[in-house]
Amino acid sequence: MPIHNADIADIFDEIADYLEIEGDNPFRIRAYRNAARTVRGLGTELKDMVARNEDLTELPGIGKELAAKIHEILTTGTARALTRLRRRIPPTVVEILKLPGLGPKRVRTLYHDLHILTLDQLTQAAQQGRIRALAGFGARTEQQILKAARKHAQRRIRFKISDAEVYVDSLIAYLKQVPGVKRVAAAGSYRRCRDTIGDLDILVTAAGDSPVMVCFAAYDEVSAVISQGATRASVWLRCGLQVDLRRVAPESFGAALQYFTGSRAHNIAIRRLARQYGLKINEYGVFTNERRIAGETEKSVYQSVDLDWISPELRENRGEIEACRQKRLPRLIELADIRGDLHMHTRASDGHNSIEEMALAAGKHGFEYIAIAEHSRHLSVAHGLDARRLLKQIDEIDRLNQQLKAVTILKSIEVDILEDGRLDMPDEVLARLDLVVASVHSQFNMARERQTTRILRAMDQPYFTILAHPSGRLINERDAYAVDLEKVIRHAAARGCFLELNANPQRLDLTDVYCQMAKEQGVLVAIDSDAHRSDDFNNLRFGIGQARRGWLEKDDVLNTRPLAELLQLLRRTMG
DNA sequence: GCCGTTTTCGGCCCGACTGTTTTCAGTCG
Repeated sequence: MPIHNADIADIFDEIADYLEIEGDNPFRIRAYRNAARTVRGLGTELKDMVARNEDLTELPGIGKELAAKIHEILTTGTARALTRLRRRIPPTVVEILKLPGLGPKRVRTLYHDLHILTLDQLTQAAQQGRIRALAGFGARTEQQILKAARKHAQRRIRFKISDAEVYVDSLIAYLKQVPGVKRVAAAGSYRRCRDTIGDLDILVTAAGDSPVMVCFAAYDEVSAVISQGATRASVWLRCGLQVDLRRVAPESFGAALQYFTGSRAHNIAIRRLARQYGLKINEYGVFTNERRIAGETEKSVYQSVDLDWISPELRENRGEIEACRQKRLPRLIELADIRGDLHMHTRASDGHNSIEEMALAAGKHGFEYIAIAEHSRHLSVAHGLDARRLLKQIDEIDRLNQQLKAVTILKSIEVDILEDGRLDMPDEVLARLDLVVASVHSQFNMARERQTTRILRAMDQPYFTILAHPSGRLINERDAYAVDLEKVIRHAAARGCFLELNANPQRLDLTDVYCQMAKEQGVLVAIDSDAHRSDDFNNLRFGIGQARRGWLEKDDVLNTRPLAELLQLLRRTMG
């Protein structure tokens, strides 16, 4: 069984969980957590690095010991250290650690004093009132544990960024009209444009007598108040989203925004840097001894450690600090750089508008060109086109291009990649198109090797321009199929074709790390809406967010090119 | 367990809130 980075990271995290319960050295525990984070964020598979004989101790947070453990996991599938720990403490105990409000100390007490091994036993003990008798526990803690256990049973999933946006916008609008409130800003992973949001961090500045904390707790979408103080409050919204509100002084706004935007890894790196300058950075500002020297703006915080302001999307400690130091931060792509959209559907397959309606809507978005890319016959549920219907559509587009002047309609298709890597349309028909978008819509469960080979074969077909939604994931619904995307990207570089970043917020596929890899390999990325109705062009902004997280600049993106240049690039992939 | 122009030992980010405490530990982000 191939071991992926996520598997290794999970093992390190699990070891850290056990060590916490055992009360091990906290810095040793942190070392495992740091390593897990490093491994999870790597763009390259560790097994490939090992195969290439690369030195794993070069990776941040990976020393001799952990490098050896990675080797062990890659060879045996597990770590003896973990097996030993599992023998000492039942794995179900670790599950209890995941409950909010229960940290290692309490879990250990529950385990030792009440012999609680499982969530069920925990719930039972709480119901029987046995927990309140423990030292350091009380009746309220017992109730909270009961609540947390019930909530855990329902298991909340992360919110797609597009879903979170709805709740964020209305909450911010509400907070802005609270008397005395001056500034309101969303921070956290939302501001960093992550594809999904775990919980939401909001910052406010307000006049001294502003009732903002009280009003926040009284917001009518709030289902429960978790905690509430003078400067910090946490609530659950009815939709299941947890929101943390922080109130900060105006002179600390930048420092707080920087702090709560994260990521955690980025902040740790920035603070470590600050220590080298003899400075202390916290959410209130930048301090030398007790004196504040910066913090009103984010820019001032970064300046205090000789850095330029870094875009939130880059703040993942994936090289942005080093790049900033060397004055080679990317000039990130913006929505206005997009000149057209190369993947959309009409009523001919499973879309809701006509070609003309899509073209007119595209004109309103300021696009120079669009490509109509219907499904092919194999995807019968979407009423996919066969050769005859596609040829008819080609004629229709020719006619429309005579009439419409503002937007050029390109002829394309989203052709299915068949099980053996052939495309679901004869070459002589594909040859008549401006570009060919191809994608996998079947056989998601193929083994990784086979799936990868299938896609590489498809890319080698004479007419192949863009690989659409390369991993096939549907956020919160369907995992990505097993595929070696690193290989796919290298193959795209060699073949001279392109990869799509599908901007549909349910897909956001390619993900950030692979966008960055594509850029490094010189593979242009097409940021497309995959619109099924004309409103869907609005989704492009989510794709831009993801592209920015992947360090993409205007020149790294195919559809920022003017039409003439685009056509030249497309022609090279066709025949 | 990692790391190092302060380098092989001794640090490692740090403040707010809660509950159970009478001065603070545990948890969280």
